[in-house]
Amino acid sequence: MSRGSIARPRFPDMESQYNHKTVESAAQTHWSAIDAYRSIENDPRFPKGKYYACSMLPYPSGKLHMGHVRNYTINDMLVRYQRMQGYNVLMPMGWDAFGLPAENAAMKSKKAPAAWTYENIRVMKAQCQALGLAFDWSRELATCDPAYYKWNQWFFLKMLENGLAYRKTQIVNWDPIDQTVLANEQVIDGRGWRSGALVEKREIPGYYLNITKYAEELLDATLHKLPGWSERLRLIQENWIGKSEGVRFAFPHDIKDADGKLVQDGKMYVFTTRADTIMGVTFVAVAPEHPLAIRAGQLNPALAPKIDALKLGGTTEAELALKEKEGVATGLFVTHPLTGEKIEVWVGNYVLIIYGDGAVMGVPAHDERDWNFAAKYGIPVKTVIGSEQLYRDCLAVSNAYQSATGGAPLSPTELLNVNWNGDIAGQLAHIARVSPEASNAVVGLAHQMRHEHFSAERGLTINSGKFDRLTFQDAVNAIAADLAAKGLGEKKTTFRLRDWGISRQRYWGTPIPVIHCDDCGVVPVPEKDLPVVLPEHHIPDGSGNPLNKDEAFLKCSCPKCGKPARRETDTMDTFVDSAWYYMRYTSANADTMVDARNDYWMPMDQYIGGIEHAVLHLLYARFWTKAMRDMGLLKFDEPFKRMTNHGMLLNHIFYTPGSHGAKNYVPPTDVKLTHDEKGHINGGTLEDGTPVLYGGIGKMGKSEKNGVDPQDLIDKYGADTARLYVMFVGGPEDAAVWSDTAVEGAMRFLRRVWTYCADRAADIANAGAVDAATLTAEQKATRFELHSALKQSNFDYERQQYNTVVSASMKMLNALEAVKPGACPSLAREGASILLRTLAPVTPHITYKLWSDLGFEKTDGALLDTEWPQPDAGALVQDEIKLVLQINGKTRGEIVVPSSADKAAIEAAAAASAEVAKFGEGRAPKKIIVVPGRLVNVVV
RNA sequence: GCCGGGGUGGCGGAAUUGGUAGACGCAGCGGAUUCAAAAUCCGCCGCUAGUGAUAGUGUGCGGGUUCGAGUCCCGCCCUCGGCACCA
Repeated sequence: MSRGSIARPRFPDMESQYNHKTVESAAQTHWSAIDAYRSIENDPRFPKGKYYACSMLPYPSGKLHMGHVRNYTINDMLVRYQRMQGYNVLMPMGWDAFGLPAENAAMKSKKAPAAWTYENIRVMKAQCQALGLAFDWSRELATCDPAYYKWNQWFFLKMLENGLAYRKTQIVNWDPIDQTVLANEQVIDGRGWRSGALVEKREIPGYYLNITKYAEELLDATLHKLPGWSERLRLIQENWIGKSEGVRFAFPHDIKDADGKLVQDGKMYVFTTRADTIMGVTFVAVAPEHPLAIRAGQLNPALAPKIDALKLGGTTEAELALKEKEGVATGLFVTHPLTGEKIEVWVGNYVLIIYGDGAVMGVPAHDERDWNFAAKYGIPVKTVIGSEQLYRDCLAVSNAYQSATGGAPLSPTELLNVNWNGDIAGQLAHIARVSPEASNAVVGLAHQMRHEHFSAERGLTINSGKFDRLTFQDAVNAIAADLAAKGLGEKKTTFRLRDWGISRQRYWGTPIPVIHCDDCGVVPVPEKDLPVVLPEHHIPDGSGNPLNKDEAFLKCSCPKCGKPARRETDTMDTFVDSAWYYMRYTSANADTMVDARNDYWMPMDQYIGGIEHAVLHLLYARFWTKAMRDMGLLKFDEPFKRMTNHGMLLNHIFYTPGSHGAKNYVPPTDVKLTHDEKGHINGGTLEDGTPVLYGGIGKMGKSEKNGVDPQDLIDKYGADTARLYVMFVGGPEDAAVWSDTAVEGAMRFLRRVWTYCADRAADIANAGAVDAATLTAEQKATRFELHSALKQSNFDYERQQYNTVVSASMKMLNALEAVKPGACPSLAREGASILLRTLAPVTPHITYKLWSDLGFEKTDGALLDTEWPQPDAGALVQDEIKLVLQINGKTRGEIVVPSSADKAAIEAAAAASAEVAKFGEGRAPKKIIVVPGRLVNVVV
């Protein structure tokens, strides 16, 4: 029975062993010769219409990494599947070629960013081709190509024209030693990442795009018009846009500036979403840059350095939430707009000048941040919100107090207004003397209040004079109306979303097409002079933007008056490049930004990329689309109908300890693993026996040295194995951990596919269609397995769950191998025909070769465009079916019934079963539940 | 801190969405083939008890709903992301 004893029928021109190198080069040569992946608008070969699927364009960092392989294989499977379904597919590719890494690389290698970038593109393109990805390379683009960024500039000028782009000063991180602007991530503990210099905040002019004009539309579409986006992604965008409805109102004051004029016309504005708590304001806090803070510094010079000190520290929401709240009292007072009370102005390090009016009202009783601030500085707390229950409890305590003391009742307000910063103990001690019960009740209330006040639940107003006992919305309405009547405020909607600052004081980007003239000011470059070409020979050295020293670039004449002028040296944020590249693919080489072809392909049917782009890129792209729409360049509202966020690839991390707690990372491939008693990895040793420590599982990356080079995989196992592995390792949206041995398993499966086909080549070539009547029981069972797996595979293709598509193929092969060569040629043929087609999108090379070698191409056409297989209804019919038998919900066995059995017959069979006799303990069935085709549950 | 995703064997993961938990694969163990090894093929493989048939138990923890819960509800724990110019 051994394999060697079987006379293997040889087939002409077919190798008996799978050789990935010859198979893959043959397939790729063929596809290239027939230009297999060129997409043409309205191609009559594809009657079902277009299907545009695109991966986010990669940054050309040097080599592909496994994340790319996964991303592009998902994309490739999608379009290959859709093409076999009859759609006219488009899958283009390009390069996000501008950006900071090229400048950093230039500093290290002394190579110009342009040369470095183009070399990387060459290498990565070759790798894409080696992977057999079905890209239409005729539409390739690089964003650093003047033919591309010309349209960034053109559209920027259009935005300037209609007010969508404007110039204002912006606050940036400035490195005084390197003379350069730093990104937030380049600031580490307040110092520049290269120079170590203390980073300053500088105000410099820059260009902004008015994305907030579209905030309402973007939010509305996020919530209602993107059904193909995940809930999670929509939520991230919703939070980012951050709509909040509240009240903007003023605290009047008579604080005057040095010239004797009222500061800000005597009105200090704040915005709040909790207008129901305005009666609880006990202080106000302003940002260190706020006019009142500046004025306080002038009036009391001792305060100025203290106020300046509050400017330090990060400004992101996360940093603000975690940092210690600090402040300085100014000795200045404003007036509460409703009560007329004097309220002291503080300067707080948690108030940002860039948010709203740069000032907040302080309600310590109902805002945890204000609470912490007030507790630290002894600011009074005034409670103005309580739940109905709390209100009733107060009355009960008051009554208890009254009956205990025989004195006057305590009002709920009195009870609730225990001053938490004052002598609570003293107050309680007094109550305790007269009534121990009341004392306990008060302590309990204090705890409960602490909990309730800061919870999201909005209770009733109390202690609020004429606004007492109102629900949240009623209180806001009443208070807003009163403020409006006094001319001091109104309801307002604000967004967290801010306008998009696109100016970068960097070299390697799209030049902003404006000219500075001493007489005319800032003048746009005329359209006919576009593109403003970036000189490509500079090698940045870290001392600021080389364009600032490039006289040839700088020197120009003013387009308005003709006098000598200076060119702008700021370049655009690279998110501008990626905001619309997917539309340039559709209109490759057009002499306009986009042309009619864009109307054919867009909106995109499927976009694929990492979740890390959930906000910036995706929001900018959506904004850009709407801006183009409003300028009449296109007719749709949203660019991406469906969005898939593939998960990260992870790997184990190992290191040897260095001095001062440093970690010397070691590639996992160099480590011989050790395991603890439960079988978990807990460390390992190097070749020479040096012990290494286990650092857990983390994202594949250069710094941890735990990346896997796809090139090694392709060389050793071939592209098909690499593709099969990355699809099999987990669902497209899940994170996946790398495993070397699992790659071997993927290779093993492909060898078995090859061997199966080679051993049955003669059967397959000569067989006709399956005649179900002539099959043996075993062959019928095999065919049932085959078509069941096909059904699963088709289901999973539709829901893009590619890991189980692969396992379905494995199930097919497991079943088909039971039919030995020569035993049933028709079934062998049907099996190969289905298996090769379901595998084609995953492993296109081996399936191409087997499909053509076995002669399917002659009967069914090229695999790329052949018809997608459907399960045969007849093959899925069984004479008898097994049902799970449960007794009282516990699985106890199974019963076999004819597939035609009705509910009564199944109930009877179940009741009569040995299991019911055994586990039912002689009791008669009370109830029998039948789930058709699945199980029967007998309740006794 | 706030918001979100996720916890299933030694490992990656499945369970067509309330119906046999662990499909498929990796690793491991036993066997066949081989002079030997590689490769390949066959079998076993959640945990506990038992030689065994079998029984009990089991999807992060604690409750609940249901004939039936990995799946639904309530309360926790852990973990990974996001929270404005790295792409």
